[in-house]
Amino acid sequence: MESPRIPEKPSLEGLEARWDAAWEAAGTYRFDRSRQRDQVFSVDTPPPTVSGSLHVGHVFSYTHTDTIARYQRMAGREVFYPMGWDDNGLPTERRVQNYYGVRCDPSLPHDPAFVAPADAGDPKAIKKRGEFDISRRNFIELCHRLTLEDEKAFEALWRHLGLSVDWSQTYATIDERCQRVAQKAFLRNLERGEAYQIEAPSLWDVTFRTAVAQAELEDRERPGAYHTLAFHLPDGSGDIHIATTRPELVVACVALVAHPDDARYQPLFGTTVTTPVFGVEVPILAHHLADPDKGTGIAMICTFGDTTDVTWWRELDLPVRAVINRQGRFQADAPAGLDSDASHSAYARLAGKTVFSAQKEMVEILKETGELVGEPEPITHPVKFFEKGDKPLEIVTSRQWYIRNGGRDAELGAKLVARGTEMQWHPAYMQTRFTNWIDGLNGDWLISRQRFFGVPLPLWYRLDEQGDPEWDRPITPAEADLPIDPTADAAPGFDESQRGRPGGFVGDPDVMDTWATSSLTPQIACGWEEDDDLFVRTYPMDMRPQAHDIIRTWLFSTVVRSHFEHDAAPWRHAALSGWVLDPDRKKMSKSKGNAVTPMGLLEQYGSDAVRYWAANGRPGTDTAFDDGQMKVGRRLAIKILNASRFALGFGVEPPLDVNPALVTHPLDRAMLARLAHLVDEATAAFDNFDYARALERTEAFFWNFTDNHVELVKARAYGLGEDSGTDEAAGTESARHALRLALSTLLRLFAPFLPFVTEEVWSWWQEGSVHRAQWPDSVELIAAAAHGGEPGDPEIAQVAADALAEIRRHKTDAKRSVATTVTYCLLSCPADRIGQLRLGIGDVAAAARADTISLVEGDTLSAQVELEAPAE
RNA sequence: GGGCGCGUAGCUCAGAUGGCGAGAGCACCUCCCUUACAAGGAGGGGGUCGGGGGUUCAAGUCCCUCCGCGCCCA
Repeated sequence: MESPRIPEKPSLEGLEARWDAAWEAAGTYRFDRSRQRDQVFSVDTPPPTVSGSLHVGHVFSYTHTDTIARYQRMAGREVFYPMGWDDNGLPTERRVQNYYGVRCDPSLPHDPAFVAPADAGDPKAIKKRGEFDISRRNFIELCHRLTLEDEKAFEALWRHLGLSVDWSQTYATIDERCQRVAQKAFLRNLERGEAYQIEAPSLWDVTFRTAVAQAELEDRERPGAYHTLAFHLPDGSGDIHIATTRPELVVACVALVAHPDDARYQPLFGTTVTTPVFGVEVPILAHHLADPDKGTGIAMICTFGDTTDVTWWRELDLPVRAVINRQGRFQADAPAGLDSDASHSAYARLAGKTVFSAQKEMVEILKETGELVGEPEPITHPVKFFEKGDKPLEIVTSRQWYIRNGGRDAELGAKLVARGTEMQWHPAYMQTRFTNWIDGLNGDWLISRQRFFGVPLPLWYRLDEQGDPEWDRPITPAEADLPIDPTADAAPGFDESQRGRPGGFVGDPDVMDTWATSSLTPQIACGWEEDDDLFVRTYPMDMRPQAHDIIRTWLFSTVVRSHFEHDAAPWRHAALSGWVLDPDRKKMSKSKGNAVTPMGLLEQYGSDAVRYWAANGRPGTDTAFDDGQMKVGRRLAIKILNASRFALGFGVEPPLDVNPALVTHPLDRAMLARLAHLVDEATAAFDNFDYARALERTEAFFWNFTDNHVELVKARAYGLGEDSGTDEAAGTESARHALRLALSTLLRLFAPFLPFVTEEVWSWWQEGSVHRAQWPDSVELIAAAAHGGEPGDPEIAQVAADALAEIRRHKTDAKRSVATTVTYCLLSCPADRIGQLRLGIGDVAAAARADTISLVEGDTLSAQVELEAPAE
């Protein structure tokens, strides 16, 4: 062992860069794939969206995972801890559009000579020149190019934070391997009937011009107005008034509906009315989803105004009279069912208009005809949005691909719910959200997206003699040929020249939703069908860490894929982290402008300090951003440096060994007995994924250790006895060895939280990395605390600390320094503790600066103290 | 409207299976340069544990109800 190398003035500065490089060079976190499955702990790390930016919320939750990974590694498991990048999908497209000032136009041919705009990243220059269109392939090239740069920045941040990721195990959700896995898994779903396509009304974002899935919806409160419209009874005997927030859709009305129990409308069920302006005859029907308390209690069903319309349309078997196209505008031609000239001229006033303008126009028309009753009544109501969109969703009928998810099949739903019971949830109540989500599903999972930067659906369609696609018989590639791009690669058995020709083929133009790839992260990370050796050692994975808001998307969809492909739950544990809230209790996010840049924090407080703050956030609990806690963390890290310098500072004679047999003093043994208990608590907490509790207990012990134990044994450790007799020397050795043993233990307990400072101190006196050191064992500490067949007694430490505090209080009350010499001290102590106090009284006296202390029995622990006269 | 979570010192939060006088950190006040540490140390003040009711010898801790907050879903 080398001689100790303890700096005179230890510091936290620069530890991140130094140790990151050292760990990389030593391969400290490299996965050892010789280990068997039961010795492995595999982590299904969330791939962050690289086109966004990392914020403190990421630092928060990734730190939680890292503490657990580090614990598992020290506890003897070989940790498989890869990192992925999610560069697939809409966020990247948007970022590329803005960064380069380009738009994708799939109709343009590929330009092999295309170079990225020189003014990329310069918003002013781009605004001046304006955006221009490029081909899909050129666009995708830019996506790859930019995400590569983003990935580098992300990795640098993660390394600075000290994530113990194996950086040789990375993937990107758009890379070739991920595309192959995503396409293969889809083809397997298709083969087994778990994936299907259908032409049906689906939620449509008019800005991005793509279908979206139920899981991507969010409700937003928006102002609107109830417009009361007059529908006419066919015999001219009167009107029926309905209230609607979407008067522009009256042209798409196919029926009126009221609740079956609603006495007001029961007589009308089965009769018809004619619509205002357009004079179309529609039936009045009954359905339980009609709300008698809403508006006038009777609603118009349009194709399609919202998801309830879709339900009514399907369950009541109504015709389609669609008017809104994929651009979110009223289509050019009037829908079927309009037969009068007046109705056609009214429709002509709407054609081509956006929904917003059409509504204004329609209100005008209704006013002109006198069929708008009263004034519109302003209200606020929830409107469905695509979570990434900023215009209300419309419902458009289109051909889309779906994967079954239990939304239309109760039996499948129940099986997926049961998968949830095959894993442990941390915290446990999160499982309820999973179950509730499945129970609330009302449709299968729509996976096709009419976008560009994503994994293509690996399908072609034959064209018949008229040039129309034969949707029912998609052509699929051989698995060995994956990944493929059906818009660039010719279908098997066809020649590229036959693309788009009658009798030839056409490629499916759609890509899969991002979640269709990221639902396969366990398969991707573990090398499914690509690296069988790795797969058997890592899958199903041990842990899926993620935020609770994506239980409905990422967690659920991953369970679906694993259920179908492997008939298994994808993990043993799901660990849900909370959010970081700003001081106003709002979720921190970049879009709200309240997010803090992580790198600045890491540099200001140090990575260990920021990790300390993060690790204080309980599993699943939202936590306020608090730089005060980072200051506390920094103080803790500095304290560790200084306390270590003290504990290791007596070893003028190398090596600095730890010999438990030399720990003989009752106070030292008491401390070790308490330490053994701490180890048990921290271990149990970590085994239960409760890193925060492990940290809290360790920290509390540590401060007590420095404030009390170190102060008590200081004189003895220095060897400042009156004489240097045998007992004195043994006491000194006992103190020193106990301090080293405690330090060694505490450094290991802190290592998952404060990887840099613990590694720094470890390197002063130990070989190898603390992060590969063995997790402390309470049995060893209990043995070390015992002496002559007697176990260590924790109470001795407590009563000694209490006694010292009692004497210190007198000094503080007298406004004297703690270093003031005590000339006389009479300690009274309850009878049941006096024996224990006697065993540590020598150290109490030394720490109190008292030559002698007289001990007597008393009711409470209290002291009579005389101090030396103050120097004038 | 339904589900989940939460309301404990000025602030951020701990308080498993109910039990000796309700805790920590930050902030605040007083004091102290003490040979690991002044980016420190020693002490101190501060709480009707959201309101009400109930079970119990005993309830922040269990049950009911009400109020408020957050999230998810209708």
